Amino acid sequence: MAYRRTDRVQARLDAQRTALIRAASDLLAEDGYAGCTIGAVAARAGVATGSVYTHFHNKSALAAEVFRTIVVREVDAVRAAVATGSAADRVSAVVDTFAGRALKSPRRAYALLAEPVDPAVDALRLEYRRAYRDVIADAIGAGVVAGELPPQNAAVVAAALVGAIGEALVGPLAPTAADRPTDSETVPTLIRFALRAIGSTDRAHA
Amino acid sequence: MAYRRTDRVQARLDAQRTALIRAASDLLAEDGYAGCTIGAVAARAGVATGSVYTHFHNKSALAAEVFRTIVVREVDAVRAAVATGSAADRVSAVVDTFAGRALKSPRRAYALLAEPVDPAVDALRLEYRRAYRDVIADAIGAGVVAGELPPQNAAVVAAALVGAIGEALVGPLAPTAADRPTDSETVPTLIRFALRAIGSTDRAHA
DNA sequence: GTCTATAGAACGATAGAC
DNA sequence: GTCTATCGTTCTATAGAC
Repeated sequence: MAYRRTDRVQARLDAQRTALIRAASDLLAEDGYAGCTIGAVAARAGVATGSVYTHFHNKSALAAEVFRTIVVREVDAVRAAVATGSAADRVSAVVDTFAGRALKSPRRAYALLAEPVDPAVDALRLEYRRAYRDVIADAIGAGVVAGELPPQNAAVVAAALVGAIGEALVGPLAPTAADRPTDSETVPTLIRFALRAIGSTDRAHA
Repeated sequence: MAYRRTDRVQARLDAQRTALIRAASDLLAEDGYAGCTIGAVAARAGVATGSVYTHFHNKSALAAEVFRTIVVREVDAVRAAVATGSAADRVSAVVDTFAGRALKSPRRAYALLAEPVDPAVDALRLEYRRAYRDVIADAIGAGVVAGELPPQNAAVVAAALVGAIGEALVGPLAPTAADRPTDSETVPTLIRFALRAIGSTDRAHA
């Protein structure tokens, strides 16, 4: 037995991997995927550039892993926010949570949502948009059953809302100032949009 | 003067370029960008693979040019459909035209809308979604001015509608049957969604 | 004769099969 | 994990335009 990976070594490798993802996540908040070069990520994590390839096959795999790590948290946050209340409450909470979190780290949100990057990231975007859709579809379906909302195809409407929220935020999040309308009314507008779209008559949110 | 590119030669080159884009567009309808290999495009256009590089720097440039060529037509079709009528008419026409055309060539529409491909194509997606947004924002703005719609931020709402339509169609267009709900109610659902979302009270479309 | 465009093979990289 | 098929890209020889 020439070399056995001890717990101690394994722990250091795990820590290194975590540090790399953390470093990439930080860079994402500063310059988006454009700033996430392998060299920059390695430097910030305090490891050699070549060591990155111990943990990730290539840049694409790193980009995908960072995306997944962050977006899983985001989906969970939205899932938690949507857990209770009337259908109107729950759908407003989705918009508010998603948009609020995005606007707190606009460059990162833009990177996750829209920045042209890599087909692997595109594929994950499709995957996680389905996850958001399912969360919203639940809320709408429950609202229909409870009689708070008119009958409707919850899956289609939920998908439409996911697209609506995402696309409406692309402008305000855009890294180039020219595309950014600096619109403080975006979130309220989106909430009104969403509630109307699902046929909510709940006046508490108007 | 040893060799000067004559009109005759230029015409043949132009025809070849057109044939390549046409071939790629056809392949897009069959297998999406996955089927658009340089070799396949060249073969269908009846030219050698190497000759593709006379017209396009690389595969990415070809993919982008094909995208642009098709989507310009699509935007024009939507622009024409949205030209007249009440705000409700115009917004329903957008949904109907966009979705109707997409569903006639689902594989191609999926390729243009969502297939993970290449950052260059992603960038064009962003660009043309803005074009759609502006077309819709016009209709909404006019509706507000005419008093047919409640006051609202037309740009944000239009962007949301673009995202909603696109995302709601990703499912029905998906090339993998498992993701496809075969939902004949998608378009009517989307029209209702859009009209409610903009606050239309026009009952002609309900 | 000189220059260009084309065909087709060659090369290096990558991904999928086994 | 290795092997193979395939893809994007480049290179070279030929055919054709001037």
